[in-house]
Amino acid sequence: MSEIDSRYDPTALEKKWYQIWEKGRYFHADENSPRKPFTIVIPPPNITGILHIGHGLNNTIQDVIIRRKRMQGRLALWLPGTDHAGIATQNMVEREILKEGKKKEDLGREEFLRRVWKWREEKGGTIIEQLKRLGSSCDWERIRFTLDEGLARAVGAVFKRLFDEGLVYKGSYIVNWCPRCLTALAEDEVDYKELKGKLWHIKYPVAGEKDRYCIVATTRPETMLGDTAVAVNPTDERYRDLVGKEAILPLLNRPIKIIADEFVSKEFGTGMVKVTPAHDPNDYQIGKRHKLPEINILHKDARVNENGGPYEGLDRYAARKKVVEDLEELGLIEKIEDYVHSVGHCYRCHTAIEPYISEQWFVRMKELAEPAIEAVEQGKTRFAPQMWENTYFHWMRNVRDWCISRQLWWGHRIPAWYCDTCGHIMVSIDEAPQKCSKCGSTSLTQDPDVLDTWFSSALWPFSTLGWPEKTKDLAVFYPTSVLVTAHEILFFWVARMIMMGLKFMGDVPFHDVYIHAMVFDEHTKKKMSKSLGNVIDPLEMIDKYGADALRMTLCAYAIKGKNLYLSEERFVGYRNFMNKVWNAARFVLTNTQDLTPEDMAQGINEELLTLQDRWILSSFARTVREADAALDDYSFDQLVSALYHFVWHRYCDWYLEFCKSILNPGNGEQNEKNRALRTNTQRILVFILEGMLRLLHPVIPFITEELWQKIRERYNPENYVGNEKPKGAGKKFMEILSAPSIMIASWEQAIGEDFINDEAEKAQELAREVINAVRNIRGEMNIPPGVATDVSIKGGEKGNLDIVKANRNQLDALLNAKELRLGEDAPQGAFSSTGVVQDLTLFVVLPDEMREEEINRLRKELEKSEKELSTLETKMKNENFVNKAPKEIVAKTRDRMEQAQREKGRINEQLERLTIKNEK
RNA sequence: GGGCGGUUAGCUCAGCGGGAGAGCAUCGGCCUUACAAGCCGAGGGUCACAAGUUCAAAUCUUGUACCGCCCA
Repeated sequence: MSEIDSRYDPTALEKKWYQIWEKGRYFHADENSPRKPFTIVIPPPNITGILHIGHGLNNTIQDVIIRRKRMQGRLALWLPGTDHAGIATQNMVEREILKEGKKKEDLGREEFLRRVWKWREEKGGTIIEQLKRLGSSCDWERIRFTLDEGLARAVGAVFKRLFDEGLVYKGSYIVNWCPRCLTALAEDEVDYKELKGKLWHIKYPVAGEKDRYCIVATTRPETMLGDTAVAVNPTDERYRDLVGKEAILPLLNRPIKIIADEFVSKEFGTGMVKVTPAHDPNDYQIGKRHKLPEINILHKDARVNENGGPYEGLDRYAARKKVVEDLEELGLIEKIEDYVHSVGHCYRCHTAIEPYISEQWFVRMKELAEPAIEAVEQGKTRFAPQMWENTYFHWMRNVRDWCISRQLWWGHRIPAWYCDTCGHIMVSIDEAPQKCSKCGSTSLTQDPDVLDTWFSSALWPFSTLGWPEKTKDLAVFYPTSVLVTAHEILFFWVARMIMMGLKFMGDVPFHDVYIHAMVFDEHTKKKMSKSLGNVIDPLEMIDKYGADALRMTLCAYAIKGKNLYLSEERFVGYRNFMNKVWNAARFVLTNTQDLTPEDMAQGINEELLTLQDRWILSSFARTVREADAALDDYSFDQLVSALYHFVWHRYCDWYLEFCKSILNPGNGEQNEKNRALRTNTQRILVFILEGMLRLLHPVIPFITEELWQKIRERYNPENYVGNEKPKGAGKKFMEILSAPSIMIASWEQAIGEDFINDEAEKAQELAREVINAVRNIRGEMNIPPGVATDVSIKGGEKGNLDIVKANRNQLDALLNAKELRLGEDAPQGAFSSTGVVQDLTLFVVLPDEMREEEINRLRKELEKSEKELSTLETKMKNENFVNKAPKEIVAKTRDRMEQAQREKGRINEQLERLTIKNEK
């Protein structure tokens, strides 16, 4: 076997293994396989996107889940793809052609779209390459794109059926309008920013009442040009007499109604608000309730239109300035305050959005939402963590119709044609209609708009599997098993997929939804964003620390809360962990070079097991159980914590350290029994290393594959030349290693649950406490590790001394004692420091001048012990506790109390001895 | 305004009725031939506050304060 470097260097290995995996088609799920399917569809990243840390988290989790299921023998499909991201992509290309001094209109729709596709071919695959660097085991042979031909057919079919059933309609509505992109935006495409602005208090004269005014406050004075009412709260005594009267809108001198509406807050400003139904979403609702006229005062590019009278042609901000000036001149500005308010901006071009009434296409949601609510109520789809169900229900029960049209070119074109003669609307998906089905006119025009990108994403779980065709994929892989996403798109995506899945497939699109946290910056407590410059670039982390370290860090911090705080320092710890794993494997492999496949095939010789062996085997089996439980519960933080703790603090810190004495017995006897013991220990080292690698593999796939292959190189069943049939753990071990890659090796362990051994764990716990107590004394007394000391251990009413005696080898290996006496007092005349473990007293012989320090140390110990004892005694004196608490608890408490009493007694004894001698 | 969460060690978080935990950071000692990306040891907390339920509360209930997110 080749030499192994003492440091783990991930870069070359990651590249090598990913290529081998892809070439071996290990990612591919064969729909003709008889195995039980397990499916995840990827939340398709945006083709304009680059991998950010949120993607890193999201895809790591999916990969962990899918890799484990694959190892468990399921037909595991992780279906990848990308999203065409209407506005984002269109803007990207618009910016590109702007460099050539052109606008998209100069190119024309067809040519522009050609450019977008070209851009997509050239640059739209970046994020896919980045997902591969992360180690994602997606079935790339099935990759889909929300705008590809198959998905377009699905989108068309859905639109047509919803239209035919009256669930898609065209109507006028107030939408978020980007005056630069000239399109409606969905709620989630609007970024709200806190901005410093002004609050202008304007006086509207009351009609027919001299010197009486309605004082209204607004942050957008220019919108007054579209005011059609003034409103007060119906319970507001101050203005009761005004309701029903009219105010005169200044500048335009238009009479407007004074109305009462509950929406108005009595506390805001003067308690009177201006109502602009065409330019404010709340006012729009008020307007509907009171049947107010809607006066649109803006062109699509936010210049004032003909309804703005003298302000026509001015941009909204110029109009604002002019309106304020004119009002001031008329003495109608009561006051101007500084005001911080939240202003919506286009998430792509950052222009302030304008609420705007326009003709749009909508999906009627209520009817679709009802079954989707029911499905979650009945547990057909479950959310983890469950608290998200509340959020889901709350939104779904108050759902509003969904505006699906976008005034863009890049996207699924709405398959609707208008008759130029009679205005009749026809929807056709196969080909353009030739004539109007109502009046027969042949003059038809297709709707220029495209559909919201989310409309196509809502179909993702079935459109990617071939719907509307009845494909084998669809039959095998739908419904999918779990969807992994962040809560920010719970409504925009998850809820809509559930609705569409139920509507078109008659079943939920996924059984589980795992909602993970969103990544925030640990130092600024802010969401990571480029503009704040606080992003952690996952690719940079991969370059610096390796993909495995990145993945494990993300899993470790993948708590189920809403925010996940992360900083670069976090990655270092897991990079170190990789090195630990690497070196543990290096140690085991170099110390087992004489261990043959035939040795391994024999399995474990139970008769030769030491306490440490039984303990590490038990501990491993328990860790497997914990890891499985954590994975089943989507508790990736607990998964990592269990694995980390086992590998580092049990296998490495204790077991490997202990094994050194058996592997290299030094001057010890080289007899047959020692050789057999050594072989058995070597086997256990390898069994656990191998099992541990598979257990770690879903989280850290690269390093585990590299190391596993080194084991396989040596113990591949093909190398087995023995005559005896492999047995026990050895048999399983051989079977496991028959897989060509750890990726598709069995999840099942050679060291199974039958190795769990409470007694061994308890005994090891005692041994560990004894060793810790001695180390503690040596540490506290500053005895350099190189200096060996005499150690004596005595006591043991409960047979604890017997346990210690039986495991003398461990103490020899780990205590660095010059002489270890068991069952004896410290040598007469020598000064020694004392430790107490349960009913055992430990003596560590020390130079006499440390007497003072020892007294102080013991006093501290005594104080601790007394404190503990008093708490326990109080408890036991409480009759209510003794009578009412469960028997086991009372017994346990009594045990602990007695133990504390013994400990206290022993410490006292030693203290007295020392102080008396001191006084002499 | 409505809803949902949170408040535990310096930081990030587990624990969710019976002994206050982890990782990182801090301090002390070690180049002990797997690993200094390491080893050994130590310090650090009225579990936000108040009341209640209970033999027993970080854990359950109610209220208060502060923080966050979503919806209006």
